[in-house]
Amino acid sequence: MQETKNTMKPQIIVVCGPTATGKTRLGIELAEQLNGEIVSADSMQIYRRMDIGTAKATAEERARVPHHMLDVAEPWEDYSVSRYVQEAGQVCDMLLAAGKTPILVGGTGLYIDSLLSGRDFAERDTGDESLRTALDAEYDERGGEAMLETLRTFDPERAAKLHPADRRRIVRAIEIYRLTGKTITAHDAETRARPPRYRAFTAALTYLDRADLYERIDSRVDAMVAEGLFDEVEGLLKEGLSAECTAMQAIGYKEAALALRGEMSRGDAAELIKLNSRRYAKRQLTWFGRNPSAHWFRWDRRPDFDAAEEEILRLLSTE
RNA sequence: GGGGGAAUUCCCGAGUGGCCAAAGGGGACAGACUGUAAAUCUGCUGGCAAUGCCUUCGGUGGUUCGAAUCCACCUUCCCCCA
Repeated sequence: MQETKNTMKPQIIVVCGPTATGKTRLGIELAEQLNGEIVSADSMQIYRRMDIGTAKATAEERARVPHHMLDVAEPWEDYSVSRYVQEAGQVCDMLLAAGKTPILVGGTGLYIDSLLSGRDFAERDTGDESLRTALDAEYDERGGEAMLETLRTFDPERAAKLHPADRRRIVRAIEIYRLTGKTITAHDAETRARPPRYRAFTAALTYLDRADLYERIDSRVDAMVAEGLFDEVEGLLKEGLSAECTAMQAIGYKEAALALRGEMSRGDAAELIKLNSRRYAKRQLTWFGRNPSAHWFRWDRRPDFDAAEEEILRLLSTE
């Protein structure tokens, strides 16, 4: 009896939610309470030298608790979910083996879900982009409707779900089939059927009033600019980082680059960063809102970390 | 003081007598998401007892079977001449 109960205990604590809701701080405090270490789940904090714009944990914060999955790639590398699952999975296994609690902290929903579920991704030779390039060109030539028609011939189920304008997913679906001979639908079903890799307790953070969240985002962007966001981006551009790099798609970076290239004023760039961050936060809310087992903490005007922490510890003890 | 132009639905902005609740874009809102995910994609946006009705295009009053569209006056803003 006691045995069963123990195995049901969550192995991993997740702290997720939209940007600027206090995930970093709550994660660190929980780690200190639970003999844990932080495993970042953020697709942009992965990159080295992208600190200010990604609101990466500071040196002081990292000194309090060990942080993993930060600064693990160069900004010109094309990181991916697949690589994240592999690397972060190793870290989590290592921590669990050492008797530590992995505290998964971040806003990249796909990364979190993929890691927890143990999702494995269809093969793809990362060194060879020729097929994808060809499919992309074909999409340009024939259009989305025609590409969907092609997809329909071997994976009608997937084709029915995709919109003709959704080039990325159409191209990927065809790519997977050409590469593996298996449809993405079949692959999907297989990986979904597997039990999750980790048992997790998920805390999701946001503000009770969306306006407060947006206000918080705006002032954080102002703070980033004051801390030297433009200098940080200028440094990356000097390294030769191009606009095509995944890292340069990060909010804050792409807009700052526009200003640095003289395509808009810094003031306008800052406003655009705020706008894009707010829209991003909305998408994050949609993503995390889909998780029925998440425990939501909605800050009333301002975060109450102590109360949240207390509540989480209480919930953990009864789970 | 004189002359010219403009006022449109949350914003920008089309629309010049009926096919207009009003193009398009933005924002907001909602959603999707299986190797680019801070990415990418979709839907929706006057109200309602809603295959129809009501209110809306600066204001008031006209012309007309019918006006966001034409006329008059008023208000505000912009430009030019003085």
